[in-house]
Amino acid sequence: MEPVRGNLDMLILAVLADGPAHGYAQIEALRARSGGTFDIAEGTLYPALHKLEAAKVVRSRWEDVNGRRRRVYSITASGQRSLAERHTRWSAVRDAIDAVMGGAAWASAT
Amino acid sequence: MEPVRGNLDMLILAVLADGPAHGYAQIEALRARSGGTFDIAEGTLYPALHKLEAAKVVRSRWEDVNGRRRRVYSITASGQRSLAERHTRWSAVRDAIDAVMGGAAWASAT
DNA sequence: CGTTGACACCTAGGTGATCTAGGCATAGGG
DNA sequence: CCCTATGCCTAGATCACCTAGGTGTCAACG
Repeated sequence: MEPVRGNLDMLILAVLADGPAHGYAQIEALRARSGGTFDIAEGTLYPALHKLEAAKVVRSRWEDVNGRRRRVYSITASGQRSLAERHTRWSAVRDAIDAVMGGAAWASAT
Repeated sequence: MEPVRGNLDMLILAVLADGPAHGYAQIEALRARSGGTFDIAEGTLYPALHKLEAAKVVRSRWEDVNGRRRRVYSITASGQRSLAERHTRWSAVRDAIDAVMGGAAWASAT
């Protein structure tokens, strides 16, 4: 329900760091892990996955389950490194935002 | 140096919640409060301020200081409410992202 | 007096990320 | 047979932000 604000790639990589998954499963994993906060549209996820694959941070293979085909993605070694970097940057941004917000007088109005 | 990822409006409102300020001062305040993480370009800030003023969450008046004109912005009552809402939403997104990231096995690699 | 740097405001146009709104295909239940 | 869930996909719009310029004042320097 909430937009991911530029963190989608990192979130996908984080899910895949726990094991390979296909698109639908990733959407469900993100919904579950975020406590329902993130509900990624398919039209958002798939282009992101294609971009990540082009960047070689994820890899995909086709699977056949009961005649239904699935594209299963897994994270690469460089994807692991990319994830660590993105997490570091996210932490910095998060802390900086909290620092700006924390300094505000308005909070006392609560 | 880091992009604000959809939180610029909230950050501006947080700065103004501590008192009126003109554009340049807001940029400096954001740089200082974020420990140098955020260095907003003028071309980013001014359009944002105009949008916030159109939405009536901030108000502006012109000031003259030694022949130099400044546009000083202050937060409105509805801006205060908007800030509180944005902060609530930010907290939810931040916590959801941290929840997704925290569940990942990769973190142990550190 | 000309120029440079700090201050201070502004806009147009581009880019990148995400969302909207569709389409395609299979399997299973009613 | 149709509808729903599963599953993948793309084109185009939208929004936020950045780039790259522009204007003008004042003070200091040569």
